Amino acid sequence: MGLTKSEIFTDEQNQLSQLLKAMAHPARIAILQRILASNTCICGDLVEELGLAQATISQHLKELKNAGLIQGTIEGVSVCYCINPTTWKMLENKLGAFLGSYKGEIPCC
Amino acid sequence: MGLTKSEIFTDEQNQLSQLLKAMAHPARIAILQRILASNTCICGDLVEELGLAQATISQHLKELKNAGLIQGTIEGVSVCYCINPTTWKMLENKLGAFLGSYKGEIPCC
DNA sequence: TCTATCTATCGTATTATTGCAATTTATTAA
DNA sequence: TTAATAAATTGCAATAATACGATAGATAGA
Repeated sequence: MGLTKSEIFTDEQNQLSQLLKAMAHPARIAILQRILASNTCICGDLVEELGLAQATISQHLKELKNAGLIQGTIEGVSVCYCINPTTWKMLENKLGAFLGSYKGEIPCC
Repeated sequence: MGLTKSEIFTDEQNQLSQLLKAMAHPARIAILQRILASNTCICGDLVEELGLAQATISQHLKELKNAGLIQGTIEGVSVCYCINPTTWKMLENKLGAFLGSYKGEIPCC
């Protein structure tokens, strides 16, 4: 049917997968890296730096914003984006706990 | 178009986004959690425990395997899956570095 | 106000993903 | 060899995601 059955999973599973999905695109990784690299926020520089159309960049930014990973404020005629600290740290913790829970004991296969 | 332009991104960006995409589904999170929880590997138990059809579970397992996150060996009539240590630790490192590179300085917006 | 500039949104074409029934493949036991 | 069980694959329908041109909205400066 093409529709994820969210109702059979826990809130935590749905939340984590949603955050991962928001990051699971090379353009959005690139956008986040760009924001992380420059202490100062950026905006439409992305359109020039990445090789994607303005509409496409705007769409990716919207997804990152909807997921809560970034936030943006209007600054004159352009928009300034930066990391949303709350969601970012929450993801860092949850993902760290998830990935770190593998203790690599005796590989069984 | 509907086709991700992988060629304009770095190998690292493509690799990371691909691993994230493999995890970016609640069923696949649940499968990984299940594997992490039981030291001993599992197999078709997932079909009973998650509320998804056998074909669907098999498909999710295939995606996790293709991404290199898990590995499976035939064990009698069933198949035993477990974490692939190499990819898992690599992801843990890369993702940790990525998420940890946010120093939360002065929020600019 | 008018214009230039930057973003967001809309519409659309193409491709990918999700989920399942049905079938095929592989292995064990009789 | 045959039957039973488990998993993978195939085929299909429905939905989501990707990308972009065109357009609309918002803000600053003339």
